Amino acid sequence: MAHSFTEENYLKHIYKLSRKSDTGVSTNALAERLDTKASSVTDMIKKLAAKKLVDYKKYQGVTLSAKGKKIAVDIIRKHRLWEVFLLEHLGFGGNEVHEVAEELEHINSPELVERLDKFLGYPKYDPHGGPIPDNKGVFPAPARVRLNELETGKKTKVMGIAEHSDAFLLHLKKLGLELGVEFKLNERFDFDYSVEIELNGKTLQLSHDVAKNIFVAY
Amino acid sequence: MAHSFTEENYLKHIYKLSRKSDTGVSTNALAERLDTKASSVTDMIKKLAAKKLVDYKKYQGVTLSAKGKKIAVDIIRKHRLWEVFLLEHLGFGGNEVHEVAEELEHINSPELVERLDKFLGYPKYDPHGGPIPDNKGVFPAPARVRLNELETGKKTKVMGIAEHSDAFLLHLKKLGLELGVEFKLNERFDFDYSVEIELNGKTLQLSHDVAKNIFVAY
DNA sequence: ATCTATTTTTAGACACGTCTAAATTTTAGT
DNA sequence: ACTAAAATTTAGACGTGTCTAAAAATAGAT
Repeated sequence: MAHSFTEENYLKHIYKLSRKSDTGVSTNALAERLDTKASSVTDMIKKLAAKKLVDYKKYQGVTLSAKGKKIAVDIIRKHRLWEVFLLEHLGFGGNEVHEVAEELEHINSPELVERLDKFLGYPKYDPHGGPIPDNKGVFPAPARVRLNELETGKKTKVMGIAEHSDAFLLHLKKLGLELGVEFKLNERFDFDYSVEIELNGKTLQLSHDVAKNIFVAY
Repeated sequence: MAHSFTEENYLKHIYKLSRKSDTGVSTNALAERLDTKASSVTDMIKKLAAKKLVDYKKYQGVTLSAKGKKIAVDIIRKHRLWEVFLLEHLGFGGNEVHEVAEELEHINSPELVERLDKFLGYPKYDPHGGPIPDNKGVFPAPARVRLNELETGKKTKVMGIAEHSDAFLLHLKKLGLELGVEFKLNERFDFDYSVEIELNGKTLQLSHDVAKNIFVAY
């Protein structure tokens, strides 16, 4: 029931990579993500396969087994819960959080996770907009959408962001579009897909690039 | 600057054992604490000595170097801060906390520790009464004493406990002597060193055994 | 269909932390 | 001081996770 940090990291990254590609995850892709060598990845995958955490056929890439997926999803749950804690309760800034959560996600105590979840108020999304699976591994139904896809005329709220560069974060801060802020979507302009919103009485124009990287409630 | 969990555990336990013995820590004592074999301890100590974290001469036991002590004290700081968090904010019960803190103490992020310390209100003692060193490694001056050593007639407050068995914890709970509770020390009886206290209008008798395991403010 | 470039796997090695079994040193008893 | 018992260290080995260098398999271009 206890897995090493390394194993958990492999499973997590296999999970994330397989989300984007729908085919088996390639040795090289995994090696790059894990900042290691392809040969090391092959070795490790064989060990994970022996433990039935992944399905693996030589040269065919790797996929998570049901068991492996459960572990990966649990790591993601823990990562995102810790991010909520770090950002909302310890006052960390947007980007410093990641590497700390990267360590905390491997703390092995179901009791701790449940209590933390409760302490945080059972959040459904982390501050970056990432959905937080429950303790059964079920992801929340997305009650959110990218701002460029929202129906015009609606009042809404910033639920998360899809782009985490410092520049973008700073831009949002300047606009006053921080996490949890409420506003109204007035209009979408078809010629450039930019949008107009109303926030605290002020009217703002947002480019398509900005709008599509903001998650909002619907 | 980054040390393995194992190294940190060795340093922590060498620190704790050397507190009690004032001589070098013996290989066997360390092996028992770390639930490992004496030969493994010898191997590890040689590695720690090579890194200048401990002073070691064959058959002479081991002592922490200044460098090693700094690390050990920092681990203790982190352990106790996390215990405060787990008990006061996550609602953990007295004894479940230890093994979780045992993991959390190895999370490596000075930023996290500082923010956690602030979040907790810069506590000086953990809920068991253990003093929490500051970020320079300095322990707080003990503004507390065992109840059997307190001057009679004084009003005081439960600051911590020195004995962590379930039985003792339960007993204290029944008496209403939980952490932070205020009361007055009426008298100490010389023939058996028991004490009488006044708590919420009620008068209670505590045996010497109980009194000496309660830390109180003075 | 073949040849080349890329990807992946194997072989052999190494650092970390551990173990068992045997050898050595220290300690205590007489 | 001598010797038996206890503590400690050495020697050799193993599992985990990594590496380099070389071999094998796949994919792509012609």
